[in-house]
Amino acid sequence: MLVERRRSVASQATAILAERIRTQMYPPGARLPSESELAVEMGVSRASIRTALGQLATQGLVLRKQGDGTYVNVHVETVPTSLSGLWNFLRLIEMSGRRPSIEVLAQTVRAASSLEQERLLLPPDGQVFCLQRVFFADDVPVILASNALPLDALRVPPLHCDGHLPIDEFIHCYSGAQIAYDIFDISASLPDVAVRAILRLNEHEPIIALAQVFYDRDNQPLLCGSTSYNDKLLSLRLVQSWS
Amino acid sequence: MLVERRRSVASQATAILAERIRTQMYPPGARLPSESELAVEMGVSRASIRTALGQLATQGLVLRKQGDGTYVNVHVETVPTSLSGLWNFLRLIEMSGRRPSIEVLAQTVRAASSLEQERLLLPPDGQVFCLQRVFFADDVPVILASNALPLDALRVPPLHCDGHLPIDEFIHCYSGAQIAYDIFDISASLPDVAVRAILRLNEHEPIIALAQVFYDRDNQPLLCGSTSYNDKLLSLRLVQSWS
DNA sequence: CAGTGGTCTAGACCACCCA
DNA sequence: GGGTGGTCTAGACCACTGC
Repeated sequence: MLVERRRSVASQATAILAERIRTQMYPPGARLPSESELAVEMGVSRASIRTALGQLATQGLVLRKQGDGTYVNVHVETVPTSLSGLWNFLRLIEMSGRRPSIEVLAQTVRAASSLEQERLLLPPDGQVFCLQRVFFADDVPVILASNALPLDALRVPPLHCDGHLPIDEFIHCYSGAQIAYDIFDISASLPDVAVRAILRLNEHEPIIALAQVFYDRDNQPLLCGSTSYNDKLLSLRLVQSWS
Repeated sequence: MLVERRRSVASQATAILAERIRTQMYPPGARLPSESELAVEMGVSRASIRTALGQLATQGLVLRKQGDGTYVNVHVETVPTSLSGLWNFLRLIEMSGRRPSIEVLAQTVRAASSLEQERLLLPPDGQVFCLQRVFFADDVPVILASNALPLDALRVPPLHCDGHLPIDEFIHCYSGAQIAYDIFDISASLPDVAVRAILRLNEHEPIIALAQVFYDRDNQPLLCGSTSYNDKLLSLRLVQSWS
């Protein structure tokens, strides 16, 4: 392995192994080379390989069996997502086998709603930059996402970044901050008439509503959002690995 | 630290540190001792302490800042759950500050439905042991869970285990198997009249439906289930940590 | 029995933060 | 500069699996 600077050896090994699984150099169900062999092949320590395999196991791509070996999960092709990929809606749509696209409905600066004030810890006169987008799968609307950033956290003028970035890069682009964690509620809701129109839903058709807040390492809220997710058209399927 | 056999040093350290956070020996927002100090105090290597802190960080209990220190997440008291705690409904209810209880509605052996046949890879005449339970929070029904195990996977006669065990121990008790991973769909649904009666819901009141399958290390399905989750009474709040 | 993954250690160096 | 977490190594031993 040609070791680059700037990226850890372990994460480079993760990327290489994930690529080999994706291209079916290691097909579903296959046993990977042993940790020692991979370590020698890539010219790194076994600990680094173990870190990489651990990440792949967390994502559900491989299964490790003590005394036996490490195997590619046979369900890798049925496109569940791990929790860490939840917020990348474009990739989610792409993985479902459809063509993703985005339409930006609105980019506005406005007074924060009381809910946003509470979630972003803003004063009563606080302002937010609000971005409202629709995600399409093969030109059918499947997700409506509405995000609000505190206006005084912006380091670039609003409207400068495009809306195609995943949430972590989006936040980093606008405010220079990094996400440490997020907290979100999942609920079932009957959308109001405006949302129904955008997502082309019938009355009494329930959808998933996600309400999320992203925080930085100092527990400061960076962004809050509300997402309407049409689970009938884009299944919300997660994979979870057990220790 | 008195090192026991049978449990890894790292997981014991995790338990000790989690307990210190729970009892507020390390209160919300506080900085933990450095990794080296903890290693010396517990008489283990720094690597083991790092493994433990990594687990706590994944669960969202602590935040680690390079060049600074490790801090207790100020949101530990607002009871979000990490994905790994999702299936422990009793604990979920307990963490919300209410008294959890369980009622077993039915324990039956019956022919597998076509959906169960598909999900459990059973032949057309396959049979399942089915357990249907309701979870209460302060005597109010909040979750209806229906689980099916392949009958021929049972190593003990049906009805021998009680229904209070978390899912992994439940499966282990009945079939001796261990969960390697699970795949589940989250959807919004309008429950039918039977579910509405059990969860005391009005018509047109949507709830979260979870459809899950648990697998072992050989990709064999161990158990499948359908869960109706009243998110209006028990919020489904997850915490996710980033890298 | 040989080989695998699981655990643990001791030590080194780096990047980063703050005083 | 001194201390912190982040990364990486080399080596050791254990627990488990399959033959």
